[in-house]
Amino acid sequence: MELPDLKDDPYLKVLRPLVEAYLAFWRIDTRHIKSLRLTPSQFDVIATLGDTEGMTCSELSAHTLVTKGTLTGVLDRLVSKGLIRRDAMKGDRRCTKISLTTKGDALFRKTFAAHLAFLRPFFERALSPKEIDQTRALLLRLRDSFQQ
Amino acid sequence: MELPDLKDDPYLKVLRPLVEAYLAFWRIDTRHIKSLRLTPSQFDVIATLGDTEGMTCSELSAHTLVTKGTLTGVLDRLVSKGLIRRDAMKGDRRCTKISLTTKGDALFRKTFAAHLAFLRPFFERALSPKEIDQTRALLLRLRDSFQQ
DNA sequence: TGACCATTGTTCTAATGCGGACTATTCTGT
DNA sequence: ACAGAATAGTCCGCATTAGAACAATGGTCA
Repeated sequence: MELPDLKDDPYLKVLRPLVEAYLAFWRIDTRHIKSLRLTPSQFDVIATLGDTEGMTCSELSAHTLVTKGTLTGVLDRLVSKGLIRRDAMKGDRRCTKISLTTKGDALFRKTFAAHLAFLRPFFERALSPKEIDQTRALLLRLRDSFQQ
Repeated sequence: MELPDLKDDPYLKVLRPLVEAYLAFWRIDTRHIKSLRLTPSQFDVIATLGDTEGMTCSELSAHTLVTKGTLTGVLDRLVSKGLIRRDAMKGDRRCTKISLTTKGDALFRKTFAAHLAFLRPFFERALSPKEIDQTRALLLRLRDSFQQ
């Protein structure tokens, strides 16, 4: 992403910090996920599927950051790892029901909470509880503006 | 990226807004860049190279979000579009000097300011000048925590 | 019922993206 | 000077990524 240095502009000077904060987070997040032998997309799918009865590809795509077209390949690799299962959906032969296998569920239970516990200190170190609330509110306003 | 909903946890509840705010920004940013017939990486390189005498691949990689290995391909495509040039570096035969061609510089001048002007209102609409400063400070603290 | 439209999952293409291996070159310490 | 370490750019394998096109299926309305 382009990172013009625009200290002058009172509005754009939050652009760089937004990108840098997200990327710093992303790198830590991804590094930890890779230590689990998963890619970020694969972890995303596992985490989304956890504690559910399964969902269709469309639902999965909507609840994760994985595009419909990309999802096919991600699911292929998760099936070959034995972590998820594709079943026919009764009532609508267009749909496929994606759900965790026993092995996938075990992985979810083992890694999901651990991953969050891993991330927690990074936030805790940076911000006080009051600042967390502030940051959350400000970020949501930014998000809404860009989603207008 | 996984987006666990953790309203309970006082610290992690900023995770989702951070990801969502960045992604909302990213989608708008990317959409506008694509209307210029460039990919985000290509725009990143052009914007970084603008108003400079050129730089080596390593420097480019450090100043952009493009990895060294990826850069080769990105530069190849920019060369074939006639936007950049690869020249031998005198003094160190390992290095290559990457710089904008006349055509590349023209594109930079035409699109860079326009792109920033396009993004500006999204920030301006969301936050007051005082809030911009707050957000910037909070985001930088988060960034530093994750970079530690 | 039947034409028409929407949805579902897959496939395809172009371009990243990362990490590691590799060659060529330069630097460093002795 | 010379072996070894470090650096520069390229190339490769694997996995995305967006978006468009596609066939199969389901829903709608005259």
